[in-house]
Amino acid sequence: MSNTKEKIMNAAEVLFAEQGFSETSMRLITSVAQVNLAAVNYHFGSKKDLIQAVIDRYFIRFSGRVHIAFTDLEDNESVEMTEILEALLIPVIELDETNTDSAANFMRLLGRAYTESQGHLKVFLSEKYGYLLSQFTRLVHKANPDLDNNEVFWRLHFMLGTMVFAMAGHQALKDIAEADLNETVDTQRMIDYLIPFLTGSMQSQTSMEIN
Amino acid sequence: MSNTKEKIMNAAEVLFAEQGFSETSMRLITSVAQVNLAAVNYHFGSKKDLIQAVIDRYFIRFSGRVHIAFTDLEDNESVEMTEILEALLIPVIELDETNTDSAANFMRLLGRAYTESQGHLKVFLSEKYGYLLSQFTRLVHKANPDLDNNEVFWRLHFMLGTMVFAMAGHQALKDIAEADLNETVDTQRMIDYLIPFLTGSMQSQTSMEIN
DNA sequence: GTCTATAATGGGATAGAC
DNA sequence: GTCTATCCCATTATAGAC
Repeated sequence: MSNTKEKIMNAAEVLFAEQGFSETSMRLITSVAQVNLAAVNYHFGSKKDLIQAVIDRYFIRFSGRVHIAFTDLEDNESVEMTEILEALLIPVIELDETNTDSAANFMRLLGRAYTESQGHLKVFLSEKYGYLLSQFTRLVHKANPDLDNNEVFWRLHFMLGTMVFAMAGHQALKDIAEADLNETVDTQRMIDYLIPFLTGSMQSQTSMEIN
Repeated sequence: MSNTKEKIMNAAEVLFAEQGFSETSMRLITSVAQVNLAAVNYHFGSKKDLIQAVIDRYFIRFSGRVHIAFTDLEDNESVEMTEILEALLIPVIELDETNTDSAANFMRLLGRAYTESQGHLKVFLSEKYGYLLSQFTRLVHKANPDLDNNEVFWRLHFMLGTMVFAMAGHQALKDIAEADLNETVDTQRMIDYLIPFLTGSMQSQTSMEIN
C-alpha cells in the first residue's frame, strides 16, 4: 500500500549494505528516500525494527526455495557438496533477476549482521530461520560421512564465514580485482570462483591425518 | 613513559574487538581504563588516531617475524601452502605467549578493520603493510604454479576472508562449539582445524576444470 | 600531564498541527 | 499518513584551571 514504506526500505538496504547499520542514520535514509524523517518511526516503530524488516524481506524472498531444495537433497540417498552449495547459492544469485545487485546487497547485509554487534538481529534471525542452518548442517554431514562431528562443525562455519565475508567485502574485493587484474567483476563471476574453493576445502585431509 | 597511554590502549583494544570501533565510545574506554576522558585527545589527538595506534601496535609486534619467514620462503626453490600459512599464523598465535587472548583480539580487530567502513584505517594499513600482502600473493602463486592469476587472486582473498572472519567471530563460534559439541575451544585448536581447510581449498579443481 | 566544565554536533524519537 | 518543531540524549573535542 503505502509506497513510503517501500521507499524507506529500498534506500535503507543499500545504505546499510554500504556503510553498516550504526553508521547509517535515519536522517540519511529518509533524505535519500525523499520522505520525512518521522516516517521511519511511524511505519516501523524504531530503527531496530527497520533493520529487521530490511533483512527479513530478503529472507522471505529466497528462504522458501532454499528450504525446498534442501529437503529434496535430504531425501536423496547421497549428496555432493556442490549440490548443497548450489541449492543455497543459486536462489541467492537469482535475486538479481528481479533487482540488479540485490544478491550482492543481501550478502553484504548478512555480513554486517554477523559482524556488527546487533544482538537483536541475531536473535531474530536464529529464531526465524535457524531451521535452515540445521538443514544445511545435516546435509554437509551427509555429504562428508567420513568426517567426525567436530570437523564438520568447524568446516561448516569456516565455509559460512568465507561466503559471508566474501560478499560483505564484495565492494573492496571488486575494487582490488579491477585494479590488479583489469577484470570486471560481477556476483556470478565471484561465485564461480567461490564454489570450487569451498568444495575443495571440505575435501581436504583432516587435521588428524596431518598430525 | 606515560602509563596512561598504555592503559588507554589496553582497554581500547579489547573493547574495539568486542564491539567494533564506532560502537565503542571514548567515554567507555576511559572509564574502563580508569583515566580521564580528556586523556585520549591529549595523548592520541583523536579517536581515529587511537584506532590506528591500537592496530599498529599489533602489526609492529609480529610483522617483522612474518616478513623474515616470508623472505626465507621466497628464497626456497619450492614452497608448500602449509609452510606459507604457518609462516603467517604462527607469529600470530605466539602473541598469546606475552598476553593471553591477544591473538584472538588481533584477528577480531582485523576483521573489524576489514568490514567497518573506516576508510582512514584501510589507507593507513595498506600504505604501511601492503608489502606483506604482496609477499603473500607471490608466495601463494609460487606454491600453486598451475593456477592462473585470477584464480590465485580470488582464492587468496577468500582465504584471508576465512581467516579473518573465523577469528573475528571467534567468540560466537566458541560459544556455539561449546553448546553443540561440548568441546572447549582455544585459538590453537581452532587454527588446527583451519589450516587443512585452507590448504584443501587451494588445491581444489579450478572453476574452469569444472565448467 | 591531569582534571572540570562546556562547547558543538548529530543522533533517535515524539507531540501535535494539518 | 505526513509534516514541523522540538526534546532528550550521547557523542567527540577543546578551553582553561590546576
